[in-house]
Amino acid sequence: MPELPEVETIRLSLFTPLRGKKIARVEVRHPKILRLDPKLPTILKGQTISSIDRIGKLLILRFQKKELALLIHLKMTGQLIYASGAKRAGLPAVAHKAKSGLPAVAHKAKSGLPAVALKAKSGLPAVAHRAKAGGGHSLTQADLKLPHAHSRVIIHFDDDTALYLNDLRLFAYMRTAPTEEVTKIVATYGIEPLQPNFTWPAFQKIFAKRKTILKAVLLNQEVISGIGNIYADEICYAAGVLPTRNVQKLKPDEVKKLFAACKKIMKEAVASGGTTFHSFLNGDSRPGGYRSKLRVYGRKGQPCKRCGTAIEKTVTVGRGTHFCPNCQT
DNA sequence: GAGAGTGTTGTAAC
DNA sequence: GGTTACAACACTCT
Repeated sequence: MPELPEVETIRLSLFTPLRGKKIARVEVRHPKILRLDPKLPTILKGQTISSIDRIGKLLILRFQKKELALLIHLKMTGQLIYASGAKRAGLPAVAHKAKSGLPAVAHKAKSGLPAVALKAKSGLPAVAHRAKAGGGHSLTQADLKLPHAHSRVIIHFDDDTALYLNDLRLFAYMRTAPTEEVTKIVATYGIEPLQPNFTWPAFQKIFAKRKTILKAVLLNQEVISGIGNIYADEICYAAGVLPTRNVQKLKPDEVKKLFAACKKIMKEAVASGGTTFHSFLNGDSRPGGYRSKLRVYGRKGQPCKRCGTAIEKTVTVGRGTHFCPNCQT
């Protein structure tokens, strides 16, 4: 699930390779991804990318034609992968990455996630599925053959490289927007933990006027942008506060701990390249390294790393919510 | 084979 | 205006 650290990792990994790239054509393999902008292929053809920005979980590609921007939201299972012709031909692109000392995807699929039966649908690439719950799929070398069954939109560049938008569940979207609209969209996002606008007075103000529970506030993108379900649980754990608490009943020192935890957790996660839980890959096809550092998310029944108490899970605002009943109050 | 679960966001309902 | 509930979706596990 791409949250701020994952989207930022993608942005950083794509920034250099995509800069200056000229779009030759856009291949639409599933029109639903362009539901907000069916004319996108025509608009983008011939455009040259100048930079990549991000607000919260939304990627913003900018072009030499300054009045145009491309918005990409990966929602839950979206991936954005840049690949050269060699990788698209199905050559073992992983091999050279393993040599470089970076976490190879094939290795992760073998050891980190229990991949089970290979499911080979006729005409579709084999995809290994996780043994436990969740809808997402684990990462195998089959996923690296591009395009694959879930490659929905492919932006082809004039140098035989391409940017793949893969999405299992079709929630992701890609659309163009004039820059003045982008400015309005950016303005709807709340303060962001890694940006200068994330100040103590601004944070305090949020908690002074809200009446809902803590987790709902942390997940509200118009209030604080970039935090999703995984990091909301991790932030609450780091601050020692239960995510189910009503924000009006939080003590000043607890709000202060939450403020510090937001910055600390997001900074750590970005430094680790995000979290690969089900399907996240950065723009260079590598998984994130934060999963092993998670303290509560996905650890139901396992001992708390601080006190040994079993981590519990409940449902809050419709989301799975993990916490330590002893360390968090 | 049916139903629950997985989570982001826009929208409708309260 | 603020908050809550749910649909959208694909796929696996129970």
